[in-house]
Amino acid sequence: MFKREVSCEKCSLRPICLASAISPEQLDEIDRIVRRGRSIKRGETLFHASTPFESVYAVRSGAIKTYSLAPDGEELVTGFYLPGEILGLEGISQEEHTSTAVALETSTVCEIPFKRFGELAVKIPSLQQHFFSIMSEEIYKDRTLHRLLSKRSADERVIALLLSLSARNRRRGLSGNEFRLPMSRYDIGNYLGLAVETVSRIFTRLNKSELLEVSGREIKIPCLNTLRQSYGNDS
Amino acid sequence: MFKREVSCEKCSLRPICLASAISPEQLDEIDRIVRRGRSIKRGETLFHASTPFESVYAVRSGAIKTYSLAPDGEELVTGFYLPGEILGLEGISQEEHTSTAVALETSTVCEIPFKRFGELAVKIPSLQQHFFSIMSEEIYKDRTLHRLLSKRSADERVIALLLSLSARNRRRGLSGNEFRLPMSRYDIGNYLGLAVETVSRIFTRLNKSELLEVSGREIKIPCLNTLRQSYGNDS
DNA sequence: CGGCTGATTGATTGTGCTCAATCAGTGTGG
DNA sequence: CCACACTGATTGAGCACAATCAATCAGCCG
Repeated sequence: MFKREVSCEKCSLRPICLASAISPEQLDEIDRIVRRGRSIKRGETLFHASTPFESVYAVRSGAIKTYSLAPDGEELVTGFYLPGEILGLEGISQEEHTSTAVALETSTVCEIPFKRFGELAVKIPSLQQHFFSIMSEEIYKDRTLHRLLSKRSADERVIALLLSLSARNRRRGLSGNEFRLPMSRYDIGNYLGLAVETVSRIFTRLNKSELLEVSGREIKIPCLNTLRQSYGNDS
Repeated sequence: MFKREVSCEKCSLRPICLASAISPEQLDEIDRIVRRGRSIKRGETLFHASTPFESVYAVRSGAIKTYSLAPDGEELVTGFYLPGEILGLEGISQEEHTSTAVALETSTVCEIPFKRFGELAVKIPSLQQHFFSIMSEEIYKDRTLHRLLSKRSADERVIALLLSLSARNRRRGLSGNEFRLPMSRYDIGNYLGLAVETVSRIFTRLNKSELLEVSGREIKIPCLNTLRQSYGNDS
């Protein structure tokens, strides 16, 4: 029961993934090093913290979360990764994975062996440049999260996450107004520095307002602009 | 009154800066593209947010802070950069600087024009690899900050910053037990998501305890291990 | 001296956490 | 098939940590 493996060239996610901005003749050089079609069931682990860093991964379908554990075992959800997004970048400098990645739902990923990728990137300057850009983007997003955690109220944090997920859905050609959250309330709270109860209360409050329709993990945003405007004012 | 310009080859910071792990014959290739010895006085700007991204910078002496402004003008201090550290990385993906960098004290920096750097990195694989590593390190540090802001108390945040500054001083061969804070209470609070008053109170409390001797910006840590242990318990 | 900025200290308030109970949904086993 | 257990989500009550508001203080410079 193997999943049909789709080359980068034919992959619908190419425009937003690693292989964007690469000329056709160089595409199959990438295609040769990428290991495709690995499938992970909900709850299964893609890589573990403290194991040797060998590869970064691109999400092909599904959703992945990464988390790290403090010495005392306290969990911190460090990111959610959707199709077309790259994870594992923070392991490069430490030469081992510094977070653990688990599937939030049944997912498939493409593995990019990092040593071979580096060898290819020196041959394809635009690929190197694009990878610099992907890493820079991750840093940039971290700055946004920094602001969210430092300056924004609990309501604003939740709304910002919803808007982010919405935008990322739209980027992949899906609805930005209606989607299903791949992660639990616990994960949301942990990621945003909030207690689960707080997240839950915010969802019920938003549901009572006109801003959002929430039912479990199903989200419906009647008007994106209204929601955007509510961010920064009171809920 | 020009400052003596020191090549990467002869720079005392080389082991911890961009040019570490580069072979001697390749060193002067880097030396040729780096623009050295730019001096910035306290309060002056190195680069502005929303200006075209051209270069990243290495701190040669002094200290730099970066900050970004929300649409409403609210400031967020996003980082402190000490000698040997690279700043400006988060601008690569946006093709413009997304933060503003100002000198906290009189500083000198080395400018690394990024286009030329990329051209060099494809010729020197170990340089490419090292730059991947530097960017990854930045992401990794952002994860640490994420945990700090999400999970740690005000006291722990301040202690963590002090320990970080201490470690970075030691890395450059300076004292990790006695140093001067280059940034104001305001900057510390802003960076750590705390009010100035809270930071001030924590310093006075730490001063009364045996953990720290604080006098204005002068810091003395009698015992690093004791301070490390206090992190995670009560203050 | 007076004015300014940065730091400190005090008093009060409020947001979001903790503790606790309940509920809904799902799967398990007798 | 239903009782039970288990997990995830929700709701409530009370509290605590850090923010806010406000005043004072120290150092510096014109």
